[in-house]
Amino acid sequence: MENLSTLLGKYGDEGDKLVFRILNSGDFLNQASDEQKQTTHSLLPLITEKGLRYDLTVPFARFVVQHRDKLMFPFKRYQIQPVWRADRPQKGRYREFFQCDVDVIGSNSLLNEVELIRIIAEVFQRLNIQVKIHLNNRKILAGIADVLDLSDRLTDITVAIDKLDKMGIAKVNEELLTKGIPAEAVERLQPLFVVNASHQETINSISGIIASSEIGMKGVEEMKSVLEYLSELTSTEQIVFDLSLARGLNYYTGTIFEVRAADVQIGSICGGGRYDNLTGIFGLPDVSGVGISFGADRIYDVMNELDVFPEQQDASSKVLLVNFGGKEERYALKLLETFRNKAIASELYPDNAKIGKQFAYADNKQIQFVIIAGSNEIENGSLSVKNMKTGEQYTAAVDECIDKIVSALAV
RNA sequence: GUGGGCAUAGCUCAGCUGGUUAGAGCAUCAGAUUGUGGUUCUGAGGGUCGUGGGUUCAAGUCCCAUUGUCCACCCCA
Repeated sequence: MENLSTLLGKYGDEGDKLVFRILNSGDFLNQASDEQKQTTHSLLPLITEKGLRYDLTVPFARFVVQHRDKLMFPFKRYQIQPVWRADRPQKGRYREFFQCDVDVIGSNSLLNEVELIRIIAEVFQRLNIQVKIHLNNRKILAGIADVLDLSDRLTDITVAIDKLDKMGIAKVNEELLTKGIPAEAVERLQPLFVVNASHQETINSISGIIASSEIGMKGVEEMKSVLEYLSELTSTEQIVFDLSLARGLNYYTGTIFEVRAADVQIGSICGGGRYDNLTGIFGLPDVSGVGISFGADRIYDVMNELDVFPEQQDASSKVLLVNFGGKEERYALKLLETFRNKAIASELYPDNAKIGKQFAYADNKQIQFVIIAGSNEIENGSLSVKNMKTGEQYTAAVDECIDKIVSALAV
């Protein structure tokens, strides 16, 4: 939970609407005048002053500012926690979901960007998910707006460009014109609309367009460096220099990232970027940070759809002791201790249920061994062991059975 | 925030232009098999048809409202 003052104004207009607000306690309506009660807009600030965290980055920036005396910069941290969006839920979109954040704050170096991209690549490689890592730079976008003198229309432009691969150049141009972008400006943007351009081609065409914008060219330089570093480290196949990538969050100022699964349509599964002024808002200026956030729930959805989860071992117990009740039950309880002391995850069926039911339970939970210690076994100090995978069953002395199970499980 | 769909057994769903006692599969339980699972067979339990109102001789079915849920747009993880 955060104060609304920390949350609002950082995520853009759209973002502010999606912040969950918490009603004040007490008789809050008492404070409001009749006039203020007339509209939601005027009443809202009076009755809510706290909200649920919308992401992990902004609260992190607040934390860094508050604890600046105790932190060593550059400061790195990861954080896995739920966040909330007051959105209409639908496929791949949740009101509450877990983000896994990685941030480095207090360093301007583009090496941090490179490291984060390496992390992204490795994470998804290990999870067996094919992804495209889209990169862009806010300074380039600022440069475009600069050059075209259309700062306020930047969103329309990027949204339109983003549809390039879906709709084709003609439709994109049409949309730009409908949105009121001057024909002359649209004309100047044409070099960007080359499908499947290489990184170098993209750099060349964007450089041509925004050569006169100082900030724009700075962005291009940054992108060049990042791409160069990356080419030293890894194949750049999954890296997309995507000029249409904009990201709605207001606080990004440099590199921006967005990761999409290649084979599943679910929106982005990881995103992030560089923020130069976020701590400044909370009173610590000139500290730049960069971070990314994995969307755990969406990644789970993707893995489910791709069916790349490891074979479910349902790794609960390895051994089930059948419960016969009475003194056999107490004998089994002691056996349970013995098994557990041998570090074999074991359980005793809690009720004296029918044997068939207890076997079915073991079968269902994929417990590999079922141990029968009934009156016969107790009498000769033996156990009957059934391997549920192979179906074979043997009766032997207690210690021998334990040894056999231990070695069977060790394989 | 805008637009649309759906709501029937524990789960997934069928139920025709309104018409008698609302069905199936899976799951559960019992039996075939009283110390042995996965397969099979037999049987049983389980529903205020989301909620409230309306139309009608008659509503799971039509109308209105409401709640929940899902989907698309927007935006994003």
